[in-house]
Amino acid sequence: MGARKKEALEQFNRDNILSAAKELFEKKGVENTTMDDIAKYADYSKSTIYVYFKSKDDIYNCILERYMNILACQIESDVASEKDFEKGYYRLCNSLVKFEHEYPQYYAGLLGQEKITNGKKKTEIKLNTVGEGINDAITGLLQKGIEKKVLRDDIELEPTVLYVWSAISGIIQVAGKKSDVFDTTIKMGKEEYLDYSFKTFYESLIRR
Amino acid sequence: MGARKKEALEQFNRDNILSAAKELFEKKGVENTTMDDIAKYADYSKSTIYVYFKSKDDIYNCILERYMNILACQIESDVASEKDFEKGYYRLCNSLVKFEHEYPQYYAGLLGQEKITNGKKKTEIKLNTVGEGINDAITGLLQKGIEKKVLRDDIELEPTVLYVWSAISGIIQVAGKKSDVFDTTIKMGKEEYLDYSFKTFYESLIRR
DNA sequence: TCATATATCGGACTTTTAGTTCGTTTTATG
DNA sequence: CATAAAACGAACTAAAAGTCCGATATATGA
Repeated sequence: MGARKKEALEQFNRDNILSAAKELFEKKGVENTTMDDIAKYADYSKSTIYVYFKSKDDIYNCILERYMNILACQIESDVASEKDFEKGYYRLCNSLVKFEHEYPQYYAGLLGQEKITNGKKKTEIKLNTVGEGINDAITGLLQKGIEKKVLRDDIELEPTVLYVWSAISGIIQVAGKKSDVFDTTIKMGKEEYLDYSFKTFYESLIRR
Repeated sequence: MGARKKEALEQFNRDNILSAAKELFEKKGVENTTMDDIAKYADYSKSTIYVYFKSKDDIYNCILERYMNILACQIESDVASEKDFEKGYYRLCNSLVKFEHEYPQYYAGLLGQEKITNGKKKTEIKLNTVGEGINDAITGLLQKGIEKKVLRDDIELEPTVLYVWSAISGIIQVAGKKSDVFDTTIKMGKEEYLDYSFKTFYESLIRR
């Protein structure tokens, strides 16, 4: 087989396996999906699965990486295209909210929250590259705010990138887990709460 | 055996097992600690372990609950005893930082971040009670800020409790995981970064 | 002291699942 | 058609959670 076709076929197989695994993970949960399940659903023998991936963790990480890419692209395009700092900020927030809403299972992975080793076999998570895309987008956003003198004078670029990222992520994460408090303890819905939080948090950044 | 003594003995055994498990979890990681390990180290037979705890998850959750209690007490006493809002705020932050530093493995559990089910056996996490202690402490803190007119007028108590908790937790969480960026990308150490973040975040709350 | 109940022991057993091995079969292609 | 690579499949190993049950130790009350 020609090297070109061979490679394309390999990629096709990898993708096939990944999307089968993705479906199962989403339907039954990662822990409750066995390698045999994946093999059967993807329609390969288990041996073949192990030709393409070296462990279940490997499969999971590949899926995670893919989602991270989706998010990074989303954020990069959404945020970079916006000239206005305030609008860019809310776009960033909304991209993250949307992502958490669509792929709640993968959201934890974002915060570097994932166990790197799952027991026996370590699998390097090389999400750094993707994380850098997001990092760049936030950096760009903040730079606009600095140029336009929207940000406070004592805001320093580098630490603030991490600060914004981690605070917003934390807010969304907890809101996702505490669905019970909305409309009861907190007399507003989740959406409204998130808007309120982002608006309040915005105040920590801007000149007044 | 008298009911009183019997109960005390049972409690003693439970505690023994828990503290053995805790040591092992901290030394080798939860995933790499087997029930046989725990039994051997705690010096009970495996059958007896299963008399006192119904699963490994159960053991883990009991330990988690204990740590949550420690944190809740710490926060309650630290924060409640402080009259000044600003000082109380920084005490809250520092309690959390200290906790993350001492028990990084259990920090994730705080954010309601923990998988409730670990596969087959579900184990109810009843951390709500503990979480409420923390909740009350933050509520009390914010109320001081409202009374003293330190907080902005448009701050609403209930959503802000969750907002403060989740943002601070997120900041600490990410800082704990991204130790590589400090002193390099971000030209400050972790401590300094955290101070900077808490100070910046404080600005989102107060009247100016 | 003896009888009895209860706690604990210990080790074999079951089950589940990740990951491996290897001989066989299929398939592409020269 | 011959051959090499890819995929199969089924049996296997290993590790760990959790179960069972008969044996043993221990406390207590008559």
